[in-house]
Amino acid sequence: MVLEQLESPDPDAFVEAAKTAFRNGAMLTVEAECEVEYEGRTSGYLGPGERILVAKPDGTFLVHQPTGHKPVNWMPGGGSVSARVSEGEAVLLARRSNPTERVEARIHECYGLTRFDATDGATYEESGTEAEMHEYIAENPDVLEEGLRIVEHERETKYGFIDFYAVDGDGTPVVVEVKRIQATLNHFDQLQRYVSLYEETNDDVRGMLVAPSASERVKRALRDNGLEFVGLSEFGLDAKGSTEAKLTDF
Amino acid sequence: MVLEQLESPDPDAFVEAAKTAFRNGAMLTVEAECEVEYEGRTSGYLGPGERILVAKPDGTFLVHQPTGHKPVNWMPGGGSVSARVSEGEAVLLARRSNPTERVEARIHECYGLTRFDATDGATYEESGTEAEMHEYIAENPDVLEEGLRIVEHERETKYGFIDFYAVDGDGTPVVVEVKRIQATLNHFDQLQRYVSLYEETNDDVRGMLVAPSASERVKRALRDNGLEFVGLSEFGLDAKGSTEAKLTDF
DNA sequence: GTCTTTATCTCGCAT
DNA sequence: ATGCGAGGTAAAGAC
Repeated sequence: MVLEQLESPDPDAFVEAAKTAFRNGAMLTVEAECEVEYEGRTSGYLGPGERILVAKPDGTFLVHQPTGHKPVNWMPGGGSVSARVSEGEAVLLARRSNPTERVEARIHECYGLTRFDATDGATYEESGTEAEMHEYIAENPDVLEEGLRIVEHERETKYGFIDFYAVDGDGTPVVVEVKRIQATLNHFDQLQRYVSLYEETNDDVRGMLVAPSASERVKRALRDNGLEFVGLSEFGLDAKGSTEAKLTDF
Repeated sequence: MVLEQLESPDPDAFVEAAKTAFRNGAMLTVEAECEVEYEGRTSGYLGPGERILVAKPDGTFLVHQPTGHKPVNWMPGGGSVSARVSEGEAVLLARRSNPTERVEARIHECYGLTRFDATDGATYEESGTEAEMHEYIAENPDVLEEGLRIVEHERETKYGFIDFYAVDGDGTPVVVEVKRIQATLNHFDQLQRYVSLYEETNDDVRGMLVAPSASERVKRALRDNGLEFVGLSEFGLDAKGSTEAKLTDF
């Protein structure tokens, strides 16, 4: 770990500190009054204002205004960030190719700069994801319907991937689409796409959208198209087999 | 503008500076070795490592590792961030309701802290967006097809919004879905949903997906379902009327 | 590389 | 508030 803080560096000091950060693979944080230009998939301009700029060793570049979760301008990792003095001002430039794009921050006044050579080997561990919901269903297909048997998980078709391909107690094939969050019209669309495909070759196919909830419009769309909704909101893997799944078939 | 930098503050100094930042509506940036816990829509844990933490006056909270565009943990604005000392360590806690969730960063060692009372009245101005593509098409419907006439823009239906409702030279209705980026299967789905709806009441309806490009799978899906693809990659408003649109109908 | 899908998506806009 | 769709979506996984 190395940390260096500068207060109100002049453009030359700014660029020197920034270059040191890039050379050493350190993270750079800047508090400044600046203008920002973006040129790439679209183009845009952000007028003068006070912001925080962050540059990471992988080429990530972020411009954060005082509010909002998302950076107002950014560059994903994969490219590179450079610093220079231009017309008496410090300038940070982030670039990448594929797609070719650039973000340039022209720094009118820098209030603070921090160089932080950070080491972080930890990876984030998460639970409650859609992947876990899939596992839970694969191991407890009865929570969707008594007698349902999973035939295949993540089956590829010519129109995309089906979450589960199953067969019900009567031997009728069932296409299952699973969502961790409230179902939207786009999720209905996906299921409808897969079911239409199977209907080309198979007379009897059921389509099942599994999600914790769905808006009325989505439920109507499902109903109108002969598809089913199954409410499944709990899928704790720790309660394997004992969990009472909420079933709201209609 | 007010800026204060602290180097290696102890937990008490950390909390005092953080509280000053929250009270004054300032942005807070911290370089530290910490652990992070998230509890909310999912739950997760990030083990010890060196990161940058950012807290904004609107309740936004970000945890940035040395790589990657996205924060490894975060809280969107709308809630609040607080600081306290717990078991001899500084702790930052971001909370919100609807949905109820919390991110807690337990700071084992703080290397640097910056309080930045920033003023930023600028808003980002962007061009090349889908809205501009819509304007361009509304003013130049011929780039989609000779003789096409736009009847309605953003028409609401019981299954969602149609980008354009138009009529071709023969008087046949055309449902048009416009995408600024390469068309995906979900975009095909959307168009298919709208067209199916119109087919309930109308025998002859055409469906047209307008985008700069589309994968073969998407083109096949369109073809198999009697829908059309129109390639439109340039839509500069400055070249009104003179632009040669690339047409790749099939 | 390209394609497909998820996401603690966020955000804006409309009802 | 909820619902719906866009996004410079980014990131992951498969091929």
